[in-house]
Amino acid sequence: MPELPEVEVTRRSFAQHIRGARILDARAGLPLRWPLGLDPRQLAGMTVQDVDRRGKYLLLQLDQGVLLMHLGMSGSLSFRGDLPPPGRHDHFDLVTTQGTLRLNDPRRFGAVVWSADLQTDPAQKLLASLGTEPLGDAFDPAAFHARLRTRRAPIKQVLLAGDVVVGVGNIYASEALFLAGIRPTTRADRLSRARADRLHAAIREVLGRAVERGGSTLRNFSNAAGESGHFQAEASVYGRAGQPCLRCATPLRQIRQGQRSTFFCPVCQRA
DNA sequence: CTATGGACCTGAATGC
DNA sequence: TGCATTCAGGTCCATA
Repeated sequence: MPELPEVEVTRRSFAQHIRGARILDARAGLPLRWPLGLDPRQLAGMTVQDVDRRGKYLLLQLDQGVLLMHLGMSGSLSFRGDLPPPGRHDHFDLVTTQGTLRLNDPRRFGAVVWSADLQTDPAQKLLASLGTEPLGDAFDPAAFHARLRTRRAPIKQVLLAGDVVVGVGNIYASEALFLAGIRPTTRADRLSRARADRLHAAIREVLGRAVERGGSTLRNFSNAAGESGHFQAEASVYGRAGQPCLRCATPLRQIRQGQRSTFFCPVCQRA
């Protein structure tokens, strides 16, 4: 479900509602990717000051530390006043004076981690090697190209790795490369400055548009208020193997890169 | 240091 | 119908 646009859309859907809330209680279900780092009950009494995002992490800024949340592959958040009892895949509840934030995550690749201080804690490691924010001012074509020139792996895998630029997941990587006219298997260090520029623009375009549209919905993405997004109808190549390219009608191809599916047009993305 | 494959976990879809 | 296999939007870790 969640690449950067889905995480950002989720953030926007509940940030203003939870801001300023006092935590009344918290409850953890089955283990997630990492331990919470404290007894959930100890969160009671803390205040949620703001909700930020770094890459695909949400950062709930508390008056005592920060709560990092990651949605993994299958996670989603809901925020509402009255909540039914936790279901089979509800693995974290944050009960506040303004509503309850609930993480549902069937595969449990997601995480909720409390850190007293991101500067010094072990949790800092999670954010330490993240790349540039693609929608921010710091995402600069020249610097992007310079970073790509140090990598010999296929460009698709470099995008997914997240240490050059964050937030580009498996769907949007294929979409951005299609938009830029770049073959996903091309070595990152072989991209000219001009082609790196096109990719830079394509990444911003694809992610920015998805945020505006409310996140993708290849399966069932919905924000924390339960509203679903519309990106599915807009995928140009992802999930369309064998179907005609929207630009040239050539049948789209699907390949495997690092055990992930990649989709591209063999004509529009020649190199 | 970089690159690659395996690991984590559940559920849906597909194949025989 | 039943059972096995494959695949799924992420990313850390061990190994080469």
